[in-house]
Amino acid sequence: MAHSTLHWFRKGLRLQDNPALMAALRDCKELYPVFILDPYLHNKTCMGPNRWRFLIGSLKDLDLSLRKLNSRLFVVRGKPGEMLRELFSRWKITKLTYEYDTEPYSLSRDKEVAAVAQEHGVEVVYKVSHTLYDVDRIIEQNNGKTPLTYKRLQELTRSLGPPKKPIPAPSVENMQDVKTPCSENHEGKYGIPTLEELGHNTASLPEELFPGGEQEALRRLDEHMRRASWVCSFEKPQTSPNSLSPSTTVLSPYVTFGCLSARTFWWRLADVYQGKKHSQPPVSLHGQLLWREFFYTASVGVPNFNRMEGNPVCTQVDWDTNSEYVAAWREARTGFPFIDAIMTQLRQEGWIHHLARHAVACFLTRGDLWISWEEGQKVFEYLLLDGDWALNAGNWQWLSASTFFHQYFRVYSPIAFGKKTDKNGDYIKKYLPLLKKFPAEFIYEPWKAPRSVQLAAGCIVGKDYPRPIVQHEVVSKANIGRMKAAYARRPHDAAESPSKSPNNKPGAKRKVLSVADMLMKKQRKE
DNA sequence: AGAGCGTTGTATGC
DNA sequence: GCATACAACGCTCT
Repeated sequence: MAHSTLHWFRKGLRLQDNPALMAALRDCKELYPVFILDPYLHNKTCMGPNRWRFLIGSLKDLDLSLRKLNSRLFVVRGKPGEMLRELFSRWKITKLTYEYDTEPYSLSRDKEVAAVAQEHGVEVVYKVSHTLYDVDRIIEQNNGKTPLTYKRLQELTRSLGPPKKPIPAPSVENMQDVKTPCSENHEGKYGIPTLEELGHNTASLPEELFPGGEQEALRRLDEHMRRASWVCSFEKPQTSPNSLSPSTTVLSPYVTFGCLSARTFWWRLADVYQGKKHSQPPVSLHGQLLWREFFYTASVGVPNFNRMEGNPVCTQVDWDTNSEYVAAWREARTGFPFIDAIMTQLRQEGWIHHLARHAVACFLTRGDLWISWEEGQKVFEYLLLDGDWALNAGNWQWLSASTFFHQYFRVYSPIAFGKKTDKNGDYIKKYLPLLKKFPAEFIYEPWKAPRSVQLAAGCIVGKDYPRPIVQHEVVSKANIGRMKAAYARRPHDAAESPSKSPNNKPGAKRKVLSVADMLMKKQRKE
């Protein structure tokens, strides 16, 4: 039977390595490629102008590629459940295809849509292609438990074998018997959105450094994969957080939106590695993709992964509430030039280096301001082009030493850390031109400059540029103490030692469930 | 129980 | 540039 198929793009905004799209083309006479602007996801609160612009670019590119196949993209505005119900009837859809998405909201949304599909007799086909592996399989492989260390994840993925090879984009031949009815007068109705549509002011928008879309992603991938020796010697901790142009690939936004398949990235790297000596996980580029897999897996296995409360693996910390601190951090006016420069780059460009994220995240949370990582998470989600639900939540937990990482006494200095890779403070001068006349000696701590130096630099601290919001040496010490106390309050493993346990059979190995294990078991059942 | 390890700390000494 | 002290965490394996 020939289907009328609706392929629903959500993430996975690409034609290459898109198994659900290929499944859509099978036994298909009419194809409707659809993207839904979901007010829950695509709204002014979660999605800053830069990210919105990236999405628009990606949709334009997708539409262009589909048109080359005599098809097009239909952009639909509204709640997915309601909109699909309408479209199933209007277009007499018999099959729905999409890429599997593990985010809690997506899972509940897709469950609702599956019910609507069933009502309309629409067959549903979905494929895993956003991650290297089916992360549910990784958890299964670990006896149903979430791997909480990278080492463990590495062992599990090793035992699963290499990720699947990517599949090619559909060709004109694949589309031979497939038609997308474009004649209807729906050019306007289903058009690509504009920035104005979401109410963003386009006049104030900075230059677009990282345009969205699969074509740009593949171009960028090619550009970096040509640098074979750079790829082979890549070690993440050795790359600079404050170089004037990115020291890493900036492929993350493309992977986030699925313009680039993680598996395509993985196998292109494997090609470059082939026969050469190369760096290894966790620091290698393959290692970076495995970090992504690590946090995706944790986000699926850990309930309430984007929150502290109700999150069984997250240390419960008595974070302060201080909206002025949050605002100063977000708006790049902490008085620490390194921190403020990073936050300025983030606001302008939508991307900052991973170690720069470490510096500002540590500063906001356990290092200096003692603000909940959830506050930082919100700001990053809004500003980052590569804002990804799982990675954002996972990394904020890491940096705040709430989960995964526990050496809370290792605190980044907002003064010393940046100096390692940028002694002159050129990065600071680029993003905070106000400070560009300060001599290198004072660029990381302008409040220490004598008044004469400040006058000569044309920038008075406390008037033109803020005084430091906190005394780092003082608060960081105190915060280590608060962290120590928070750790001391952590619930311990099932109180009694095995030998004292009443139902312990001597000699038999009894599994000691941690409180976290038990909480997770309980919550997964629901 | 204890050792070894953990992608990416800082300050100080040589 | 490299080693070391700092004061010290949880997880994993033995």
